[in-house]
Amino acid sequence: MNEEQFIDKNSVIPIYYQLAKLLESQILRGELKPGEALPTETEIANRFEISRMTVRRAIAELITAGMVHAQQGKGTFVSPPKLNNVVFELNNFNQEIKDFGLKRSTTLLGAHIVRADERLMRIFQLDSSTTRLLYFRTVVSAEDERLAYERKYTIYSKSKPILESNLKDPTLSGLVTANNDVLPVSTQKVLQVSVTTAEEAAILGIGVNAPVFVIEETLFDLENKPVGWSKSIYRGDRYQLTGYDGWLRKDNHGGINLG
Amino acid sequence: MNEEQFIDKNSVIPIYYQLAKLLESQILRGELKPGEALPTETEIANRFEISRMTVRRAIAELITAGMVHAQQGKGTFVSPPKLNNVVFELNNFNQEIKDFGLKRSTTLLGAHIVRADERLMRIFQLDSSTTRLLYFRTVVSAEDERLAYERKYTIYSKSKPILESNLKDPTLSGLVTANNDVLPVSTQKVLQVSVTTAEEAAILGIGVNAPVFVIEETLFDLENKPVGWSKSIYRGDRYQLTGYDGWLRKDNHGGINLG
DNA sequence: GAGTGGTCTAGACCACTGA
DNA sequence: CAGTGGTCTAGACCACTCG
Repeated sequence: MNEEQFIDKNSVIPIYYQLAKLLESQILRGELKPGEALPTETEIANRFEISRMTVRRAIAELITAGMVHAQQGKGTFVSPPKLNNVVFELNNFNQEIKDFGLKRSTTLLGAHIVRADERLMRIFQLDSSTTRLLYFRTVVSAEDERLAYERKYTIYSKSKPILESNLKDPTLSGLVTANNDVLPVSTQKVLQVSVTTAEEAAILGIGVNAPVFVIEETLFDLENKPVGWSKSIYRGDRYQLTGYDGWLRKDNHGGINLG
Repeated sequence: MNEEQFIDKNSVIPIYYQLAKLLESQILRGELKPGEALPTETEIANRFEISRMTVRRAIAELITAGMVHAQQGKGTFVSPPKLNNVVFELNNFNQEIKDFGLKRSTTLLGAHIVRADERLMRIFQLDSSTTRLLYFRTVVSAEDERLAYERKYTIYSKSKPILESNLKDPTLSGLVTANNDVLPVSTQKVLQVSVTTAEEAAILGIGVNAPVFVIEETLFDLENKPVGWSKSIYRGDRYQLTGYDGWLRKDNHGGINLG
C-alpha cells in the first residue's frame, strides 16, 4: 500500500473527511480488495497523528456508504460491492419534468365533493358512508403533451373552504394540507404496470391498451390514519425509472428520466 | 414538554441510542412539531448529565433519519416530513419470491456464445464485432407458474470454461463473476413498462400485449467498463413495487410484493 | 491474555448566527 | 458580543474474538 498519502491538518476540509476520501480512493483503485482488512483504528491514528475518534468518524462514513464493515474484536474489512439492492428514488414524476427543462402544466379536470363508496371506505378506514371526501382529477402535461392522469382524494374537514390555490401545489400532500388541519407524516406508494382503459386513453390522447405506470399513494398522519389517497397513470412511453447500487463514484442515486 | 424522561446510564443499551429514541418519540407524539427547535446540545447534555459528544451522536441518528436538521450558529430543528422522495428498493425480484415462501425455480432456455451485434457493441463499448459474449436465456417460475423471462450477456474471457454452476446463482453478477476475472462493483437498472411480444407471451404462457415490467441492468467494473448486461421481463399481474417515505415507525423500507 | 472495535468523557477551539 | 452547532483531542473502560 502506498505510504505517501497525506492529511492536511490545517485545511478547511475536516480531517475525517480527508481520511474517508483517502481510504475510499484506496478501495476504488483496488489497493484494498473486498475481504481485506483495513489498518486498525489505532494504527491509522498513529500513522497520521490524529485522534482515534477522528479515525472512527472517517470509517463511519465508509460504513454508511456500504464500502466497509466493522466486526468488534476482529477488525474492519472491505465489503464486497452490493449489487442486488438497487434503489429507485421516486422524487416526483412531475418534478423531474421541470428539472428536465420542459414547460410543465397541470390542468384541473374536476374538483368535487363525493361520498365514500366501498373502496374509499376501505382505503380511508371509515365506518360510515356519510363521510365526504374531496376528489380532484388533474392532467399533467409537458410542452403541450399530456403525460399523466391523476385522481386524488382527501378527507374533507368542513372548517376549511375549497381553495383555488390547490393548483399551485397539485401534489397529494399539498391537497391534504390545504384542506385539512392534519399533518401528513408518512406515505406509501405502490407501483404497478397496466394498460390504458378507454377513458384513460381518451384523457391522455393515446391508444387503448397502451402500457402505463400505475402509482397508488396513501398519506398517513401521526396516528397512522389515512388522510389522502391517489391513483395516477403515467405514460409508459414517456417515463422510466433509473436506479443504481454498488461502489459509486458520484452520489448518483436514482431518479426519473424522460424516455 | 415532559421533563420526566430518563436515561439509564448503566443499561446495556447505549446512551446515545436511548436519547435518540427519546427525542424521536417526542417528535412522533407531536410534542415537538416541525419547525420547532430541539433543546441545545449543551442543555441536553446538562439535563441528562452526559457528554455533549454523546448528545451529538444521538442527534446524528435523527439527522440520518431525516427527522431533524442542524444549522450552525442557530440550533437543531424538527424537519417537516419528506413525502416526495419515495424509495423503491429492488433487492431482486426473484429473491422476494423465496421470501414469500414460494418454491422458486430457474430454467435455462439456452446458453450460447454470440458475436456482438451493433446494439451489444454500443452497450459494452466495444469497437470490434469479433468480440464474443456469453448469452443466457432463463425463465423464473414460482409454484409452476412462469413469472419472468431474463436475457443476460457477459463478456467472455477465454481462460474460463462455461460453468454448469451458473444456474446455482442465476443473477447477472453471478454469471459475470463465474465467467470472468473482473469484479463488478456497480450496477445500473432502468425500469420501464411495456407489453409482451408474441415470443415473450409464448415463453411466459400469457397473452400477447400483456403489461410487463422491463428491467435493463448493466454491471460495471472498477474502471467503469460494462461487464454484463441483461434485459428482463416481469409479469405485470404478478409483480408490484412498494415504497415508503416520511416519519416511519418501522425500518420499513420498500420491497417487492407478489400481487 | 493481547488486540480489536464500541462507547463515553471533559474539555478545547472553531465557524457561524443574530442581536 | 453571547450562543449555537462542527471538529478534534487524549484519554478511559467496555465487549468481543482468537489463540
